[in-house]
Amino acid sequence: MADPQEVLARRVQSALGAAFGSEYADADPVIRPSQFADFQANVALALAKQLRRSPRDAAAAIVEHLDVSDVCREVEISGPGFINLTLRDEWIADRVQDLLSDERLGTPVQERQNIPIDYSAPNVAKEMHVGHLRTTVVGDALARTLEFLGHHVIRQNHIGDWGTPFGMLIEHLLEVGEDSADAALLKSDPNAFYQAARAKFDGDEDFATRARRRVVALQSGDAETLRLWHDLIELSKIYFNRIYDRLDVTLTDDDLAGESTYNDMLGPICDELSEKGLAVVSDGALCVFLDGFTGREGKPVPLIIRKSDGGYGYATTDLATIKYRVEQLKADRIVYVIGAPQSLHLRMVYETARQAGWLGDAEPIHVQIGNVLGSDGKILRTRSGAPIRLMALLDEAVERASAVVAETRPELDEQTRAAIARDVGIGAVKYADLSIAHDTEYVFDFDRMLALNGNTGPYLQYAVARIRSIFRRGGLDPAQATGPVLVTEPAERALALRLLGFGPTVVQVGDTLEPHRLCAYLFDLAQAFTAFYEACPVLKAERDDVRASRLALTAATLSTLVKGLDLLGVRAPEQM
RNA sequence: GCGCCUGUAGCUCAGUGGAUAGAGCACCGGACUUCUAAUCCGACGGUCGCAGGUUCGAAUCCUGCCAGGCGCGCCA
Repeated sequence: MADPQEVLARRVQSALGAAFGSEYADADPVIRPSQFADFQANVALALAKQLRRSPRDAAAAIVEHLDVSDVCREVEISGPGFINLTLRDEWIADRVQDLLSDERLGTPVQERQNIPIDYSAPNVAKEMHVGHLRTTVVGDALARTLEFLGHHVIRQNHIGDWGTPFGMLIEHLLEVGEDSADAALLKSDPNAFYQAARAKFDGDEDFATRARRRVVALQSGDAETLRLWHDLIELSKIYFNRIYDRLDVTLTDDDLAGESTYNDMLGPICDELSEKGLAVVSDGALCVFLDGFTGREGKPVPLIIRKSDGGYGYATTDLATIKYRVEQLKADRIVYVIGAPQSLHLRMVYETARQAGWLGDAEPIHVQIGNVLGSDGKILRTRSGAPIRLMALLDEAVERASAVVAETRPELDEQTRAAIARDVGIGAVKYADLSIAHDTEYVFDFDRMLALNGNTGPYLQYAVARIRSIFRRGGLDPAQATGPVLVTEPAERALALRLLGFGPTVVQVGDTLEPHRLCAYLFDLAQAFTAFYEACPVLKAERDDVRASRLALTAATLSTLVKGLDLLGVRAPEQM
C-alpha cells in the first residue's frame, strides 16, 4: 500500500480502538495533508466531546496507542489537538521503490462495473462547436480513467441522426447529387451544407413541401429515403472522425449509438408509461408529470414523451437510453457528459425511469458541462456572431504552437517541429478543458492555455520533455533506472512524496468524475519535479548512489506524468 | 414567479468541516560558463458577495438577502 493517507488512517484507527474501545475503531481518523507536517490527524477534536475529554487529552491517548514507528519519523500533538505526522524518509523512499516496479503506479484495480458513458454527441450535418469539444474531451478522459481503474466502459456517442431536419437535408442532398462538391461539404464544413438546405427550405415553398413529405417517407421506412439518409450519416461520420483523429479521442464508429437506434423502443415506452399510469395526455401531448417539478406560475412541468402530432422528442429517446443501458448493457453507473443547461430535463428523465422501475440498481449521473465563454464573458462565437468552427479553432492552436516552436527550436527539422506543434497545440486545448471544474463556465484564451507557465498542457509536456532529455543525454533507458531510491535532499523528499499521490488521485477522479483533480495533481507533481531539477543535479550527481537514486526518481516522475497525461488524452512529445 | 448553477487576490482559477485561505498570470526584485532559461527563487496582493445560524472549529453545512448566468409544454 503506497498511499500514506490510507496507511496512516489504518494505524490511527487501530489506536482509536485501543485507546477508546472497539466502537471507535472505524471512526474517520480525518487524515489531511498538513502545512506543519506531512499529514495531520484531526480525529481527536472531532471525538473530544463524545469522549468527554479535552481534545488534547484525546490526542494524547491516541498517540500513546499509536504504532507508526516504521512509518513516521515524528508524531507531535499541536495546537488544540492536532496530531502532526511526519513520514520517515526511508519509508517514502521504499514506497517510491515499489512504484518503480508497478505498472499501475500505485493505482488499485477496482471492482469491475459496467459504465456506459454518453459523450460528444454531435449532430449529423452540423458543425461541432466548443460545447461539443468540452463534452468530447472530458468524456474521453473519464472513459480512459475508468478503464484504467478496471471498469468496463461502453462509449456511447449519441449523435443527432434523426428528426424533422432530415427531410430538408435529404432533399438537398438529392438535389446537389450525392457525389457533388456540395455534398462533400458534409465532410469538411457541414454547416455550409446545412445552411444551404435551410435557405432553400425557408425560401422555396415547393422545396419545403418536398422536405416535409420526405420526413414522412423517412419515418415510414421508404427504402430510397433511407438510403439517402444513410449517405448523409456516412458523410458526416467522415467529418466526426476527422475531428476525433485530430483530437486524439478514442471514439470510433463502433461507439456510435445515435438517436435513430432507439426508434423501435419509443412507442413501447409510451405504452408502458401510460399503462403504469405515469403518462397522461395533456393538450394532445403524452406527458409525464412529476412531483416537485414546477415551472412558471407554479404550473407542473411536463416531460413530453409524445408530441400532439404523434412524433417523439428527445425525452423519449433519453428514456430509451436508460432502458437500453440498464437492460442490455447491464450498467452499474450511467454517465451522461452533457451540457449543464439540460440538468432539469435529465433529472426528470431519471426520475421517470426510476418510477417506471427501469433503473434497478443503476445510478444515472449527469456530468454537467459548463459553457465555454469568449473573453467578453459571453458564449464563444466569432466576431460576426457565428459559432466558431471547431476544426479552425484546433488549427489555430496548432498554428500558434508552431510559431513558438519555430522560434525556440530552429535547429530541429520541419517535420519534427510540426509534430511537436501538433501535440502541444492540441494538448493545450484539451488540457484547458480538463483542468477546470467541468460544471463551471470557463473563458477560452489561447494565450493562457498555450503558456509554458501555470497549470497548462504545455507546462506538463515540457516537464516530460526535459526528463526525456536527461535520459537521452545520459544514453540511458528509464526502465533501467531502478534505484535504489534514497531520499535526503528536501527537493527529493518533496518529489518522492508527490509520486505517492498518483493512485489515490486516479481513484478520486473515478469516484467524483472530475478530471480536473488529476490535472491539479500532475501540475503539482511537475512543479515538484522542476524544483528538484533545479536543486538536484541528476546526471552530474557527485556520488554514484545519489545519481542512481535521482535517476530512479526522475524515471518514476516520467512514467507518472506520461500515464497521467495519457489518462487525460494528452500526448507527451519526446522533445519540445 | 419557480428551479438549478455561480460569486474566493487586479485577471484566470484551485481549495476533503480543521491551524496563518492557495496556485498561475500581471506588476516589482533576483537567478543562465549548468541535465532544455519556453522552466526557477523571492516580494506584493484577500471583510472568501452580504447578514444571520449550526459547530470546539465554516470559503466549505443551513436560512434569508444581493448580483450574474442558465432553464422552465410540444427544438435537441
